[in-house]
Formats: sequence, structure tokens, C-alpha cells
Amino acid sequence: MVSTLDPGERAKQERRRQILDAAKAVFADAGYHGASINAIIERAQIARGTFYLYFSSKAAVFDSILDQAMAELRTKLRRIDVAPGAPAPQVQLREQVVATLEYIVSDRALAMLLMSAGHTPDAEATERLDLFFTEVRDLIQRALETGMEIGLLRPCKPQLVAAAMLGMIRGVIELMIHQTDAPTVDEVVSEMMLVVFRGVLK
Amino acid sequence: MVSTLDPGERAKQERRRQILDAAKAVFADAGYHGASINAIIERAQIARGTFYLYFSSKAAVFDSILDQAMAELRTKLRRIDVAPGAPAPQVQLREQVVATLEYIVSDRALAMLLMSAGHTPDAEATERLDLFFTEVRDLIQRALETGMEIGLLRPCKPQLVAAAMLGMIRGVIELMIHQTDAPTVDEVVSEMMLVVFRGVLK
Amino acid sequence: MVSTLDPGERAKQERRRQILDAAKAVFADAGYHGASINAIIERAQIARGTFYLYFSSKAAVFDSILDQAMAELRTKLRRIDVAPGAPAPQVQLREQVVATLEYIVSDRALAMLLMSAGHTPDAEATERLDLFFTEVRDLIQRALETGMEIGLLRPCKPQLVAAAMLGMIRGVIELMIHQTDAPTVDEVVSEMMLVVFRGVLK
Amino acid sequence: MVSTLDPGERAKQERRRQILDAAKAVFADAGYHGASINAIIERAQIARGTFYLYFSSKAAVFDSILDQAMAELRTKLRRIDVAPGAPAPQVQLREQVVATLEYIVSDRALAMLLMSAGHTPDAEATERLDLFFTEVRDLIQRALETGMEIGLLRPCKPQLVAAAMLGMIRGVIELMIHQTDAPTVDEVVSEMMLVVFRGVLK
DNA sequence: AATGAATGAGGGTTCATTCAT
DNA sequence: CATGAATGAACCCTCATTCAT
Repeated sequence: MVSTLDPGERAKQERRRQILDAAKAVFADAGYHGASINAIIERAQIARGTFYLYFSSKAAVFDSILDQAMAELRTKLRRIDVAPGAPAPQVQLREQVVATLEYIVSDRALAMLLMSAGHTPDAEATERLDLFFTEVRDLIQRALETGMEIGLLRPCKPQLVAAAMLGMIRGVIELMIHQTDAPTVDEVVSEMMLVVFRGVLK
Repeated sequence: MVSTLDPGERAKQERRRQILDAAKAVFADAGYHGASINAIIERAQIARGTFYLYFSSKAAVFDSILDQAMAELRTKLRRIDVAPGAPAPQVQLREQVVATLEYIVSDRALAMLLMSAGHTPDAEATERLDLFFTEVRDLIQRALETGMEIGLLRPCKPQLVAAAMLGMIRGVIELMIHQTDAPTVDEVVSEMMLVVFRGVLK
Repeated sequence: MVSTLDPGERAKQERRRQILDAAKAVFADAGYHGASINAIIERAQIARGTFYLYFSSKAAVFDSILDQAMAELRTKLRRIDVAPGAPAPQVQLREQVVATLEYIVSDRALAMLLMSAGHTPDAEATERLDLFFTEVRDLIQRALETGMEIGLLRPCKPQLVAAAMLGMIRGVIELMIHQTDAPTVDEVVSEMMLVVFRGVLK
Repeated sequence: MVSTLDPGERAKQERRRQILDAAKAVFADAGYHGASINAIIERAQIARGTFYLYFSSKAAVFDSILDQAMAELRTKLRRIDVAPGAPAPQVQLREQVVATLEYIVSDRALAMLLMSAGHTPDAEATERLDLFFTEVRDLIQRALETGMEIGLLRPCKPQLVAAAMLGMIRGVIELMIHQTDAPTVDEVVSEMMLVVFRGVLK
């Protein structure tokens, strides 16, 4: 019994996804407030009422999109393992960053959502997004602290550097989204790690 | 025709500024969509109709705020002078970055606007904002290219690194805005330049 | 063709009753407009579509409930028999009023419906309700006229007094419904008849 | 300075009244829930937004109508004065009842509102209405108790009789509203008082 | 006969914009 | 110039009803 879903349930799941995708696209285009249920249902090709059959409110779809993306992203991020025998920290880091960027960049709408998530009047959603970014920053910060402890990294203000690094990542994501002839994720990450580890001085 | 304004003109300019300031505060608080003309005119202590005497629409005030801020910022940014006798490139860069950050951080409302002004209903404003950031990125990119040419910097993909650096700056601005006990601009810039030039490896 | 119903027909009748009961409760709780098909089918434990298999619309159930209640009430009301040998008019009246009140008060949902069924969106239902009350008032009016003819009652404007008496009944029903420690139907009717027949003066 | 209102204020008051009147009519026709803002503004010949310039919500107009009516009615009702030298209790009562009925009957829409005030899903409005009727019933009840104390009335259950009397009044109001050839208020009150005081027995 | 997913008209409310004063 | 009452399109959401399964 590989799939436990009867056809009806399956169709519902598909419908839900159809709406989620439409909503994601509209949110990406117009932001939370600018996105109208009208636009979403038009894009999803469904009736007004159908939307509310699957989501209790506009805020609920938004949350759903965010929650799912964040869950997905969380699976790609974990603390660097510094136990003896583990892969080199740089290798671990690289893998995580590549996986994360690949996921984000592959879903343009999601990427735009995450990038511009600024002002939502739905305070809750904004907070949830902030929470996520804070989480990522903390992860980076702890990685930096560990790196300093094991003597891999030079002393620095971890909080500040973490914020800078998160910003860097956002910066390159934006580049990859907006640029048509953007380099591959691999190239991007390589260059970024060089900058972060060695700097740009000769 | 000297630059002195007759009193009537002067009063008008003041009125305009009064509205701009109120609008900036409201936009910063609530985002573009969340900001209502109501909130703006209440804060500016003017009547509904008066607003439209000075600005043709809500979008127009927003544009005006953005344009002015960008003009101000542009005065602080210029190409690094590599002519013999000019100050060291690092010093020039540092000065520009410090001046820019200080301007942005000192005007919290403006900072929030710039950081999160993702979604305007009129595509034009968004585009103008994008253009500005592209401009800044180009400036950084050219600085990098010059640095490589004069042998100061190691070879790298300038576009990519420029995007990363712009992101870094945005990252630390966000930190400074949201954090209450944030470090001073000077400390922040020092740390950032260390990272950019030398990296974090020991 | 005896009056026994085949099992299928029987089941259908039961289903119908189940829905009617649920609807009555919901209407009583929330009023006509406040009652939603949703609430009714949830209470009746049936599917949305099933409802429309038994009733053509929301208004139709409402009508059905009202009609049935009115039919039931009509069985309890008849003209006073003044033929020689019949029970005393007061006794007959008392019996009818007691029976009627007992029926209404015993079914709280029904009582609330009758009391407050002012606004139905279909004018027909409102009219039918009006008709019923008019019918009752006419019955009272004719009783009064008969009473005057046989010299039992003093001369009065029967229409007016009938309206007043119907109002009285409604007034005490409301009291009995809303009050928790309300007196029994018997007590209520006794007091009411005293007022009507003798007045409250010493 | 008889009227302290400048023309602008005056116009506003008129507008407000225009909306109130339209709303009253629509509420009377359709009940609280059945009344749509659409119907109200159509009747008042105003734009959708104008309505909300004068009332913050549908509930607010309803409340306003009720509040005003109740204030008006309260001015007409007071306790019976049994001090020596005061007019006879029956005379006082008669005056109050006549004044009250005349006010209610003269405003058909208001009368219908009060009569059918049954089920509003707006719990607050229902409660406010209930409160009013309870107040009236209490007034009657206290009048009865006083009447019994001073030996004017025979012993009876005041609460019950008060409910009955309030019902009577409602009954005759309904008659006067719905009937085209209804008797005058004076006649109605005379007849009612006869019934209440002396009963209908010969 | 029974289901419940889908529909869309209509609900109340907000708000950028206009214009007579 | 300045005002603020008036406007109506657009907002999010509900719910009676239909119809394919």
C-alpha cells in the first residue's frame, strides 16, 4: 500500500496544491496586501467559494506557503558536525548552502516571497518570517563560534558577521532570480565561500 | 532671479515637507499598502483635499520619498579615485560606506522603507528602486574591477561578489535597525571590511 | 391500499423528520437568517445534498415547520359550543387555552419560532403566519360575540378585545419561555382568565 | 440664537436623519439580518461610502434607531403618583398609555421594528430591546403592586399580569398597524382599560 | 438515494480620489 | 489655497444551491 490516498483525497490534495501555487505566484508578484483573492482564484481557475473550501482565509494560505517552505528549508540546514571523522567543516557548509540555494532558486515565486517579505500587515506572518531568518542567522552565528573555538576561524564578532553572511546569501539569491544569464548555484557558492573565507585581497 | 523664494512659495515648500515627513513615517510603520491617506493626513495635520494639492496620488508621495532618499544617497557614493596622490582605496571606500550607513541608520523610517519597499502597486516605483540598487551594485562592481586591474584584489567574478557585498550591507543595516543594542556604524564597517578583504579564516 | 407504508417510504419519512427537528432547533437558536444550512445538516447528521433531496430550499423547511405547528395548534382550537347540555363556556375556553399553551410551551424551539418568526425572506411564510394569528384572533372574536349574544359578556368591541387577548397570550408565553422559575400553565391560565373576566379592580 | 447650528452642521444632521429614516424603513421591512446596506443606501439615495461616513456599521445604525426610540418612549413613561392631590391613578395611567401608543403608532416603521424585534443575530441589539421591554414590564408590575397596596386593586400575581398587559398593548399595536380602518388610539385605550379593570363579564 | 466539492451572487466594509464650497 | 463630504470600485468572506460521482 504505497499510496494511502483514495482518488477523492488525491484530487483534493491536487486542488490544494493548485491553489497554493497560484497564491504563491500572486503573493510573489504583489506582496501580501497587494495580492487579492480575486487574483488568486483567477490564476487558479477556481470559483471564489472554492478557495475558502481549502483555506480559511487569505492569511491562512500565506501561512501555509511559508510553513511549508520553512519546513523544507529546515531539513536542509543543520549544525556543522565537528566530531573527528566527520567531513571537513567547509565541505559540510558548502553542501548545505548549495542544497538550500538550489531549493530556493528552483522555485522563483517562493524566492521572491522570501526576499521581499517585508511589510505584511498580517503581523503574525511577518513575525514567522522574521523568526525563520533569525533562526538561520543563529545557525550561522553558532557555526562561526564553533569555527573560532576549534581554531579554524580568526576572532570576529559572530553576530555581526552572521548578519552580513545572511545578507550575502540574500544578495546572491536576488541576483540569480533577476538575472537571466545567472551563473549556476555551484559557481555562486564557490565564489561566495572564497570571499567569506579568504576575502578579496590578493 | 535669485534663489530666494517669495514667502508664499516658501510656505508651500514647508507644507510639502510636512506631508512628506508624515508620509515617510506612516509608510515605514505600515508599508505601502498598509499606509492610508487617512493616517498620513492625520499625522500631517492637514485636510484630505490638501494632500492632493501637493501630491497627485498616494503613489506619488511614495515615489517622491524614494527619489529624494536615492538622490541623497547618490551624493555619498562615487567611484574610487585611483589616481596617484589620492587617498588609499580602502580609506576612500571606508569613508563612503560609513557616510552612507550613517545617513540611512539615522533616519529609521527611511531605512525601513528602503529595506522593505518591495511591493509597490505601481511597477514604476519598484523598478526605480531596483534601478537604484543596481546602480549601487554597479558601483561596487566597478570598484572591484579597478581593484583587480591595479593588482590590489585577487581575481574574482565581480558581478557576483558585488551582489554579495550589497547583500552584506543590507544585512547589517537590518541588524542595526532591528537590534536595540546594535554596535556603532564604525564598528560595523570595520568588521565588514575585514571580512570582505581578509575573510574569516585564520 | 392501506395506510401502512412500505419500509422505504417509512425510512424517508423518518429522514424527513430528522431534518425537520434539526432545522427547528437551529431556527429557534439563530432565527431564520442566522440559521445556516450548514448548521442544520450538521445537527441532522446528513450530507449537504441530502438536505435538498427532502426540501427544495431553506425557506421550504421553515414553511414546513410552521405549517405543521399551525396544523397541530388548529386541532386544539374550536368554536365554543353554546348548545344546551354542553359544558359551561368558561370551562371549554379554559380547556382549549390550557391545551394550546401546554403544547407550545412543551416545545421550546417551536415556541421561540412562533414568537419571533417575524422576518422571513419569503413574504409568503410571513403571510401564512399572519394568517394563522388572524385565524386565532377571529376565533376569539367570535367567542366574544357569542358571549355577548347569550348575555354572558358585557358589550365591547370584539375585534379590539380579541387582539388584546391574543397579545396577552403571547405575552405570557414569552414570560414562560424566558423565565426559568415560571409558574405552571394551569396557574397562568387561571390568572389570565380572572383578569379577562373580572379585571383587576377590587 | 435659537438654533446654534451653522449651515454645514445642519446639513450633516439632515443627512444623518435621511439615512436613519431609510434604515428604519428597511429594518422594518426585512428585519436586522435581512436588511442590507445596499437596500439602505438605495433608499437613502446615497453612495455606499457615505453611509459609513455617518455610521460606523450596520449595527451602529440599528442601535441608533433603537436608542433614540427608547429615549423618546422613556420620557412618556413614569411611575404612577399616588400622593394625595395627584390625579387619579387611572387618569395618570391613561395619559401615559395614550401618549406612548400615539408615538409608536405614528411611526409605522418604528412600530414594526419594535413589534417584530425577535431574532437578531446581533445579540447586543436583541438584548437592548429585551431590556427595554423588561423595563416597561417592571413599570407595569410596580404600578400593579402599588395599586394592590393602596387597596385599589384586588390581589393578583403582579409579574404574570404585567406580562399579560404588556402583551395586550403589543397586541393592539399590531392591530393598529396592520389594520387600515383601525380605531383611534383613544378608543383603543378606553376599551383596553375597561378590559383590564373590569373584565369582560357582564 | 446519498454525497460533498464546486459555485458565484451577495454580504459588510475600506479607502484612494474628486469637487463644490 | 484649503477644506472635508461624497463617491464607488474593490476588498475579504459567507452561504444557499447545484451536480457529477
